[in-house]
Amino acid sequence: MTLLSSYFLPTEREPPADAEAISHQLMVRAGLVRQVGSGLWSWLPAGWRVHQRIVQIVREEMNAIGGQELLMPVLHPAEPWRRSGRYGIEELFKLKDRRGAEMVLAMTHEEIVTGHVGAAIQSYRQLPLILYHFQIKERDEPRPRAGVLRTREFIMKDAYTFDRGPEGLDAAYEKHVAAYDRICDRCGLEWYRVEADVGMMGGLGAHEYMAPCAAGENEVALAAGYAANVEVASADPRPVALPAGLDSPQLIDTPGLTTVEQLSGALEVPPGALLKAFPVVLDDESMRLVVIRGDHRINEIKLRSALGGEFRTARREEVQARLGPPGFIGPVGAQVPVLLDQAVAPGAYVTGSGRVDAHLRGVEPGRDFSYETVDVRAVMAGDTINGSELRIEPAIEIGNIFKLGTRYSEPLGATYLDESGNTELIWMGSYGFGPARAAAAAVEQFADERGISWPRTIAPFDIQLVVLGKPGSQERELADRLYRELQEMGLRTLYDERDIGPGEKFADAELLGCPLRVTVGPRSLAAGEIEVQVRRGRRSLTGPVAEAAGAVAELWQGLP
RNA sequence: CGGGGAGUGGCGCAGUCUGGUAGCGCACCCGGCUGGGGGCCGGGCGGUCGCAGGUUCAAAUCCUGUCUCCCCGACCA
Repeated sequence: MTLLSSYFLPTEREPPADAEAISHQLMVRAGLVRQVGSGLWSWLPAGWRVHQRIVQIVREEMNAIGGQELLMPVLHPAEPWRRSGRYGIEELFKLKDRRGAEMVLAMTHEEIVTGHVGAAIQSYRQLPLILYHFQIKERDEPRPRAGVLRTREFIMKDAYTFDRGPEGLDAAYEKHVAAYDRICDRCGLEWYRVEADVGMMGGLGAHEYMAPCAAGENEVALAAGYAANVEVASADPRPVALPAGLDSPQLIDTPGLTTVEQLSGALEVPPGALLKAFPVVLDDESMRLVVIRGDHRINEIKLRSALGGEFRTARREEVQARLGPPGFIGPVGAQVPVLLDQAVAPGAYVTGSGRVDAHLRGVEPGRDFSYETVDVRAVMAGDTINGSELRIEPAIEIGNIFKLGTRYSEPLGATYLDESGNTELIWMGSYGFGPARAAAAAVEQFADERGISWPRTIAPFDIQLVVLGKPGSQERELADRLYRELQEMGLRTLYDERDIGPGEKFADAELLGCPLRVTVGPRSLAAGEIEVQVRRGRRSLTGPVAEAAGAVAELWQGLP
């Protein structure tokens, strides 16, 4: 029995003052979640139903590809984390037990699951394996935000695959691609599978599942047949009209002009006809000069992978000592290796000269300086890929899949014996999915000015049955009967039989966002009809009372 | 970590500058009316003003310290 009069669904007329994101506002207002602390949230009954429905979809699809569900603890000894080299991560919560033993609160479970598999697996005959669980993750986020979108504690489905080698890993990865595609579809979300950064730990390949929405913290670059996180995206630049070439670079006076805007204005050339030079210093203190088009920006993640490691921007005195006055440096005559972005087409450019208050024009890469080509610029809207224009959208990362290779099996010693009796490392993959983020993404994507509009597959209830009429009235009698019939047909029904005004009931129903609202009131009763509102689009329908339950069930089946 | 803002009843807020013992709307409780879009009338309950210390005859208000939360950025393997 789910009677709204006794259901813990504390709705609010106004959003919390500090809520910005739509999903944050609506999930609180609709009574789905409540905040406990920064980045810490309780799921109230209706919200938890949504979460559980998403979990069940994920579980079914994981089982369908041969996944085996288990459960590992949140609290770990520090030791395996030291062995894997992850103990130093700042986001990792660390604590001590009463005996002073160092412990961690897990942010994922590679160390533990690899330990179990390494201990239990001896032979190639025991591989491959897919293990997964739903478990709380703890992360000491520098900045939790936007309600349930970025929290310090959250439930994640994390799966781990164990294979004999790279081919096995590829196959396991492909299974997860298929499973994740189905999960996102079944959750009723708009989503993209995008190429992703493999991150600091290296890795052999990664994709992220992104749900586009305004509150998203990530940006995805999209074109026909292309989808990538902007962190790794690559595209053809908009061409730029370059001035005619010169026989050799010509020095020009540019007193006090140090920015692209100033130069471009003063010289009457487009910003893209300039080259910007960024001096960076690598871990070994050696310097590189990164050169990109004047209208472009550096993508630090792409630059990091191009450099093959960490870097920092050069300090003023380093620039002064090795390249010339800051604001006027350029690649011509530079005494450090030049990395030229691939978006710089052949032609004559304006660059720094290495002298105060002067630039060079007519500079041609190759002729006037030598370089190594790199791809380090941030893509921008209007770039193209195979002629198709690129657009950039904000999105929430709801899942990620990652080829780990031997990143964990090696330090943790997870090996097996192959057919020839040789000891080999197990090849692993890891695959995360966040039900809370999927729920928030659904709220973001389908909400309207009245509230939430859940996809049918993850709504807290299928039907919100609203009765308008006092206890004991005919309307009540009919609604009571309809409630039983809907339940008998397997429809999850929330029955609003509270003794309050119709406006409040309708407002609450539209706020909570179940796919269908069925109304029984004196008006419809007199006409021998019941009234149904489809939440998505707020379309209203009526039908005869007699076959109401069956008709509603059929209507529900056809909803998104 | 840098910048900005906020803690006053369940929620949203005023009061703080200029010190005088806390108020509004909604919600909640009781009674009545109403009954298809958060309705109306009457009567009520509820707050050590984040916490600690200080100044003062007197502190939500002034001073010091501290905790918490939010937003932007950095960060988020």
